Amino acid sequence: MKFVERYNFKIIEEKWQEHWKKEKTFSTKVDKSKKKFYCLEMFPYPSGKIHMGHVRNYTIGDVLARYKFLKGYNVLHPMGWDSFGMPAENAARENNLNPKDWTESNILNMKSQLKRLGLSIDWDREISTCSPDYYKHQQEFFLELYDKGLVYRKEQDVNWDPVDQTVLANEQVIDGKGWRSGAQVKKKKLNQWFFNITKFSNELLESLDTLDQWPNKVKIMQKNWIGKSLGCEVKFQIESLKKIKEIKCFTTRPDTLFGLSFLALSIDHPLSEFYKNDKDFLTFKKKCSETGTTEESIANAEKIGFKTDLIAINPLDENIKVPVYFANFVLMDYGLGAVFGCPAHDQRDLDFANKYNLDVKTVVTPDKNNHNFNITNEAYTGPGYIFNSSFLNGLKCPDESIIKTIEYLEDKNLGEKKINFRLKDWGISRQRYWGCPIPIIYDQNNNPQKLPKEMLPVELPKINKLSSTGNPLDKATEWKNVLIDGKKYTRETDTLDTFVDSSWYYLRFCSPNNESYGFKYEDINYWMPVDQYIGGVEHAILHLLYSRFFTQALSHKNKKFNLKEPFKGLFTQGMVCHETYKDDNNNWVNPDQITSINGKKYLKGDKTKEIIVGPSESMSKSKKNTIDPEDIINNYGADSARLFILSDSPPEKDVQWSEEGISASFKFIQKLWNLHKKTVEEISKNHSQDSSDDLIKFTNKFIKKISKNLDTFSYNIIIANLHEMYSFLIKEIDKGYKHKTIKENYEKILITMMPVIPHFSSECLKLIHSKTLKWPSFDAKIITENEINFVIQINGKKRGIIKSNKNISEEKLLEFIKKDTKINKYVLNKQIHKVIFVPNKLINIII
RNA sequence: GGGCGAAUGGCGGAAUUGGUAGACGCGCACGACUCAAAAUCGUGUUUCACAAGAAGUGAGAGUUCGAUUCUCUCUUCGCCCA
Repeated sequence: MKFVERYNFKIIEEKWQEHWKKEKTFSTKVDKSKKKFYCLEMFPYPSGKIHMGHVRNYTIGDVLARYKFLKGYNVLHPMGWDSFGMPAENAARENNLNPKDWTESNILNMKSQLKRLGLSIDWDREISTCSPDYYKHQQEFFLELYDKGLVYRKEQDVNWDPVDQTVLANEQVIDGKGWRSGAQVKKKKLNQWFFNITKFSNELLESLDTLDQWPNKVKIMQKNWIGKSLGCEVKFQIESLKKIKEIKCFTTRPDTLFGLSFLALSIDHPLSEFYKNDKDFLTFKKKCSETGTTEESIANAEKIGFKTDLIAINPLDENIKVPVYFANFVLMDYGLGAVFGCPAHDQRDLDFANKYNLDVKTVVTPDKNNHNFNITNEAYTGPGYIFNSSFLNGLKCPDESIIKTIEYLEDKNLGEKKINFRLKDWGISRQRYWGCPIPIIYDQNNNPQKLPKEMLPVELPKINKLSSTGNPLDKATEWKNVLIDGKKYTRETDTLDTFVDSSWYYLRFCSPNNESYGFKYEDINYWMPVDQYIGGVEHAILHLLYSRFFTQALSHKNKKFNLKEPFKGLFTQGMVCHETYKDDNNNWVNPDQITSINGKKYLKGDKTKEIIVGPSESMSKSKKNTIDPEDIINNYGADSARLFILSDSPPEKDVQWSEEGISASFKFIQKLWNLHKKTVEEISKNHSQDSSDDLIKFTNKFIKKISKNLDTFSYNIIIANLHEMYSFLIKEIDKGYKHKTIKENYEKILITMMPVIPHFSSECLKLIHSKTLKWPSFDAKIITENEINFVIQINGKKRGIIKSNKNISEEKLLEFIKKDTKINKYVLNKQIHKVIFVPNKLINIII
């Protein structure tokens, strides 16, 4: 073999990245004569460096964007930064920096890293949510939604850290304590802003059905999150010395009403007014404030109650009278803040009843004939039949029994059918500095008012040193106090949840530089919806639901924009995993500290210390199993990294990063380079033979396969196709290839490599002086095989293969079988019972 | 506890509407080149068996001429929600 110079990825990748930048290859404009394709990957938080998850996400997106580009679409493929959020604030506090400076330097670094991946991004459309150019429009949207009646203010509990004097997000509360201070977290009521997302509950649920290019599992998750349920409001008459006559409870199980043994109210229920001077009640209320605000912490907390002097009467049987409690497990947000307890058929109710010695009456039995079915420590919530329940006895539960009970209650005016949603309104207030300021001001009586539009944007004040306690905006007195028309106002000091920032960024990408408004209708009506959205499944619920809400809220009563769903297609990619390593002291060890000798792993520099190899887990700093993409790009190049991140697993599943894998991809590119050199040599020989040959047939089959695999996101198979292509072509050439069709076929093959390894492909295409840059088509006629491998089965077992002409008849094939010495021993002298003949595929002989 | 999904060689994974199980890659073995090694190239590689052959897609059943694929039961694992 001749010496082949190695492929120098460093020079070639840099050269092409420079070329794309200079030529503005990927900048896009609205062009109504062309079909558009909007390819969007979830934009990153600028944490400082890109990680392998980004490499995977953006490689998948880039393969698609480049493929559609080559197919002639007008492709919008933008990138930006989700740049508000707590990490910046935390980093600023730790290092005495300004969050803005920290964020901006991170963006610069990550942008250069992304560019080195060779992504086909239109960087002219780059946006950053922490820039006033972006968030001023968000403030305007806030005011617009306010006018549409979709924004309101109410009191809600927050997690309060009494030491840091700050509100904590749920994930900052660990075992009921503040993550930084370690202090016991208290519940505290604060006035906060809300988006009325529940107004769209039904629309958000129903239009899920139109999303046929979304993974089913995401749709199901959203459906469960919205949680539509059929239930009933039941009226209970009350016996009391107080002026209380009736309590309404919401329930999804009215059919268990005969099992009633108590009512439970939320401590925030309006009736708590009657007990506001009751010392015992206040003590109880204080105790309740010690449990967290998440549904999980409420579910896990001990169930406690405060017994009132009220007695409730069962609406179905006035002889059943039960006590009324305030209880810590009832939420004011759900239903009416009041529930009835049926301990036999609800675990929470049972725990509560056992604690306070209340009756447990079973009213549902799994077995129709078993009327001695009893409950002790485990509630029965499964299906069955109603008993012990007067006129409901014998009904099938839950299907018949719920409907029948509701009918009865409505008929007697004792209750009312109600559809209930689990979805709650979206609390958007955050007591943080590094977020979008809310454009609200308060007058001297503390009444909130919209900030006049012409005073937008409300920019964040520059604060060089963030204090360790409290909300910095609260202390920025100069910024906080404003004078309008000679009147004094104070600004809202809460900022918006960063999920608001990411709820409309896909619209901004359509008109990134439009100053007068968040977007131009002309632009969004051309580009939207996003044809393919790609990101992690961890955003399956909140981010996607909020974005869907935002689109619906903006197009609500808006003639200029009529779009219900922002993301036509959704693809959720899997995580990047790596083996975990520990030394003999049980400390995690990073892969770059390890060297491999004879299949065993040792600590670098100390070959006596063997490393214990643990299971492959998703890359995380805490387990020290991360690989830095920058090192990979430096050592192997972007094309190798792209090739490997796609090759080992289907993109929707987890992939395992390995040293062997990336090095195999690197070697493959060197092999392709070797193939390229040989092919160029053949091309230069100007062969004259012109007959249709194996290469033409192969190329057409190959294009068909690779196109299909691109269309179905089978990107791992594409890499396998490329390997097959290499083996075929290198053999053809080593055999002594002599046809003049080599150039046009090789050119087509090179173009198909462009989505995955764009630098390599571009370089090779240039070296063969290729002019066309268009996804190749295949000719179905060329692919058609004249000879078919017929599978011969005897009693369903494969016994051989016969190569034969297409469209051969059953009789003819049977003749062949009888002549074939390898197969005929199974058939000779046997009686054939039946023959199954599948044309051009197989024959199955039953004897 | 509920929902969703998965299970195929030593490993990651392929397999049109049910129709040749194990594509492709890694690893491993042997060979070539080399004083030697690395790199590179070639050959082989599901298991059992010398072979003929047999078994084989988590376990068990069912439908079918034929099941990795469809149905049911079970086991294990993963993800999401609680």
